[in-house]
Amino acid sequence: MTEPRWLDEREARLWRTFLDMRRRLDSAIERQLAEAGLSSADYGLLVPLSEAPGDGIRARDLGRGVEWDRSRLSHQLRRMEQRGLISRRNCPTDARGTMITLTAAGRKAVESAAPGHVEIVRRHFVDQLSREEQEVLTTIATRVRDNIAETVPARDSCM
Amino acid sequence: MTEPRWLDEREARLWRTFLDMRRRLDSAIERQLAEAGLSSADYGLLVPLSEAPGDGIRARDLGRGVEWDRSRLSHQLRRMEQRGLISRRNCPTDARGTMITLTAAGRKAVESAAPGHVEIVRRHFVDQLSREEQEVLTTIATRVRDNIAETVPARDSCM
DNA sequence: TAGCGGTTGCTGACGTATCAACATCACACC
DNA sequence: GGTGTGATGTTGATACGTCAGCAACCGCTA
Repeated sequence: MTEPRWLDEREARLWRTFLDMRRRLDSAIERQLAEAGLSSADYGLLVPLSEAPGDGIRARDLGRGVEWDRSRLSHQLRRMEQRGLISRRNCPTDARGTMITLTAAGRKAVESAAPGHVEIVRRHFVDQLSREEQEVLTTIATRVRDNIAETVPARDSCM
Repeated sequence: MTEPRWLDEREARLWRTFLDMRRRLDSAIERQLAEAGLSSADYGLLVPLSEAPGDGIRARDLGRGVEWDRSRLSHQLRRMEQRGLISRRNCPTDARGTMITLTAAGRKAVESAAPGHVEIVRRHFVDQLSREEQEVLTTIATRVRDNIAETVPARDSCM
């Protein structure tokens, strides 16, 4: 085993400011969503649900869309059902499945939260970056993401 | 209230790939730390503790260093104490305080995890970026972080 | 020295994330 | 038709993060 290549000061600063930016972005976003009584997890499900057809969407497909594993999804949906944001019913074509539908309250919640959410994302992120910086960051994020995706197995996939 | 400025396709792609990069980075890092039996939270405390003087560090100062609130810190320290990673004792100069020290097991854990950790950060992040991209990202992250910091109050501060 | 405001740390409650285990069902194959 | 394999969703256990509230304590001052 060779000596690890520790980060030099410049690299450490990159990593630390990156982590810090993330933390503060999360904090600002969660703070805003909390005003609508939602968490990031709620919002992440409500958005695709609000774009689903009227008769809802299968939990399986919802989970694939947001790349959550089944357990996480099931727990979250149970809590959201208890709060009246969504409703579950059996899937008519596959007895294993569960159909998820937005309730009126759920639709109202996501529609009331969305404008403030995009406003935060703009003010604290997108609009803080020049057009060039946006391009660079998209390039970086794509490369980093794809590199990890081909090296590290996804969390929920089995092989 | 004016119509919200939704993200166009290019902006949405930036935001989504950014979120995706973060998720996969987290996943890779947690996966690696788990090999040493540590979580990100553990590691985040073990590192500053390993740099503390021999008689330990006050929980207050540890919390300020990592910018955690007192409750989170207390819960995490309790769990880590139960696992034998750290030990607590009364602060000799201030009866309100608690001194935190790394145990031998704690030191061993962080030292065994650190090389693999920095390796992951390099392979999946730092070394994926050109020198120029690193500069741009540091600039971006600094700006975004500072902008949020002056707009949004920090989580633990009371005013 | 008694009281007051601020600090420090802990706890319980609740929401969330992950893992392992389980029950049920669909489907292909015999 | 029966069987095995994989898909789907749920649950319980455990760990983590946030919030509200508590208790002990410090420094200061009237």
